Amino acid sequence: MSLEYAILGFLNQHPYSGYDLKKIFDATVRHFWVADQSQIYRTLSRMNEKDWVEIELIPQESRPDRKEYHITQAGKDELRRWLTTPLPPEPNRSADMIQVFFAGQLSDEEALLIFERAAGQMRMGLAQYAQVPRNIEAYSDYTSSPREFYFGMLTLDVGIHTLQANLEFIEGLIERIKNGEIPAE
Amino acid sequence: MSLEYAILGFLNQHPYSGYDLKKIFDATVRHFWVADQSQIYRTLSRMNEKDWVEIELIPQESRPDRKEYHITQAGKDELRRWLTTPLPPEPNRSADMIQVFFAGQLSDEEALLIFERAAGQMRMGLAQYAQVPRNIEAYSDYTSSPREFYFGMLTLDVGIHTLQANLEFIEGLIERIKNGEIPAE
DNA sequence: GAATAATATAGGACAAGTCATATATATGAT
DNA sequence: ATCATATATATGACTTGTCCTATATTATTC
Repeated sequence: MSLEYAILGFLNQHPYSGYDLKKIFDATVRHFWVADQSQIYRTLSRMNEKDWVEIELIPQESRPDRKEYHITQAGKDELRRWLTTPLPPEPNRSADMIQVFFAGQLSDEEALLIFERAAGQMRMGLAQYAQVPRNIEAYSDYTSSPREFYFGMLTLDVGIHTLQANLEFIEGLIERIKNGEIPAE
Repeated sequence: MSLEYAILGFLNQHPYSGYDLKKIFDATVRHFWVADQSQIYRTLSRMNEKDWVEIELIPQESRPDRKEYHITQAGKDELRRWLTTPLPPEPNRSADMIQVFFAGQLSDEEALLIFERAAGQMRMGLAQYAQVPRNIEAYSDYTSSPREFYFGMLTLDVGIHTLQANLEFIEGLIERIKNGEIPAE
């Protein structure tokens, strides 16, 4: 379960509540990991059972008590072990590619629409990437050192780089369809 | 459920059994969609309940009877509708990027190991891509026209293109680490 | 002769993740 | 005055997908 390790990574910088973590995930890593609120809470309590974290209960008036999760030594060891262990190659799953694969069952005009929409979504994606650094910075003052910040930024660079490569590819394809370079049947 | 539409895409070319489909998926689209055998069977029976497919039972001696699934008109309509409908942007999920994001918590040497391993996996991925066309061709004589073959090949091109872009990025990063260009803390 | 692969379908148990909702209060906006 | 938003945690129901196993026979390989 990668989510556990992402959480450990953040808790290794600073103790947080589930509520904090949800905001941090959204602000810093949502370009490669979207974490559901209820799943964060469930995962935290599982991690507590495994003694990777300890709960510090912070009573509050007029609000539910905060549960601050602190990483334990066992948690630190686990994180370190995971970070230095190769991941099994992740099988890709892309519904977009299913549409591409069967786009030959459509007319050139219909296929063009698909790809122009895809290109549009990619351009929107690039625009969204441009907003992430700001968010990371908003948290970076207490979540990470310059070194950690550097690697955080890398994930953005990879994402942008990949998207850009894909976009160029799709743009080339759109040209080829417009020029009638695709087999008619 | 994208799997349903991938199956419809194949059944729109030719009737197949669940067993056939598993082999076809592995040979043609596993670079962007890995389909589990038991899930294919369960999905097929769900599709039958929705009347997107019809079962032709082909009795066999010495082997379990074949259930050949034929696409219905309703199935064809559904497929066409789905192919021409924009997909909601898929949230990415990359455990690899989690490792990158927190690689700053490791030493340069440990981080280097991670990225060199990643580069190795990418080179293996590129080598595997080189094998897919052969498989697609093995099925293409009865599964697809030149036009459909063309779009099938596109999914390969996209995959190779993307992997190559990532690999170059990682190779650049490895150089930067080796040159000590990363903040020490 | 024995083990394995191929043909063919299917179910149980489980893991991971999503969606909606419940609870409780305070503050700021319209 | 009402509505939305922020703070904070948690559960039920569900979907998608994985892993393992069962069943049954034939053909091939060691």
